[in-house]
Amino acid sequence: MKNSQLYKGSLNTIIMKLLEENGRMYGYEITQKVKLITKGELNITEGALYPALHKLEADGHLDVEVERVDNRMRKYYKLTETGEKETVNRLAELEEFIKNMQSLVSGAPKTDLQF
Amino acid sequence: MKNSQLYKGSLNTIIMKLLEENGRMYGYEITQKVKLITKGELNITEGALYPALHKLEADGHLDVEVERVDNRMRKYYKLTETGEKETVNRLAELEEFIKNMQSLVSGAPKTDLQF
DNA sequence: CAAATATACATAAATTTCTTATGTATAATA
DNA sequence: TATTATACATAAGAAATTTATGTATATTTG
Repeated sequence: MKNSQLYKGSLNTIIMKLLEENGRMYGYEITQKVKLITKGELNITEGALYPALHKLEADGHLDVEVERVDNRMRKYYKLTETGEKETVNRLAELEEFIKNMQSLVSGAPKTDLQF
Repeated sequence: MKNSQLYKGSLNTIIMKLLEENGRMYGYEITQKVKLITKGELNITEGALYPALHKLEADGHLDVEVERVDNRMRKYYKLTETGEKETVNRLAELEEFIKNMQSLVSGAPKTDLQF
């Protein structure tokens, strides 16, 4: 993807969440969806997306179905059962991450262990 | 740092924000502060921190002052003027990033260009 | 209708960022 | 006195991404 490096490390979570939400999607569709949702701010590059999809598949998190639409190839991906469980974990991690980042930038260090 | 890869790419922003807030800090202090704020969830490793500080300094975002406290060396870092401006940008990017990630995971794609 | 853009996949080289593993040194604690 | 805490540093390797290509078909535009 292309933008501030903050997005580094979030690609897999994004892919899995979109698949969880939409049932099945193909690569190009994912890039367009993300562009829409982020109003053009996040553009997933092919060089990042396809290897990520292949790895998620290799790890058993995704299943693939190849189809030909309008004489063009599409590879539809959907979450496996394992992938669904993993998605739940990743989304929980994302929530924690966001909370922590908000704590860090809101200058709210308090609420510490006090004896 | 050590955790879900979501934190990848956020180290510089964290460092700069903490320096903006605290005036000046030394490396070890930063690791402890982050640990406290995130309640132990985010542990910045030395192998990530020190190279990051050196790079920020090389890029003109940080100034260093070496001091000896209790017979131990400390390298205090503070933002340069350039660094302060850059920090504003990075924090804005972080806010956008968080918003975008929330849009992505909250399943709220709507509000698109409609003609 | 030719050229450019959009759709749709893929991979390889280089870069960036971080982890893991060390290393040095002093102070405090068990 | 051995371990843990404080405080710095760097180097090798891994992982994720960027950048640059490549192939192929469909659609739009000048």
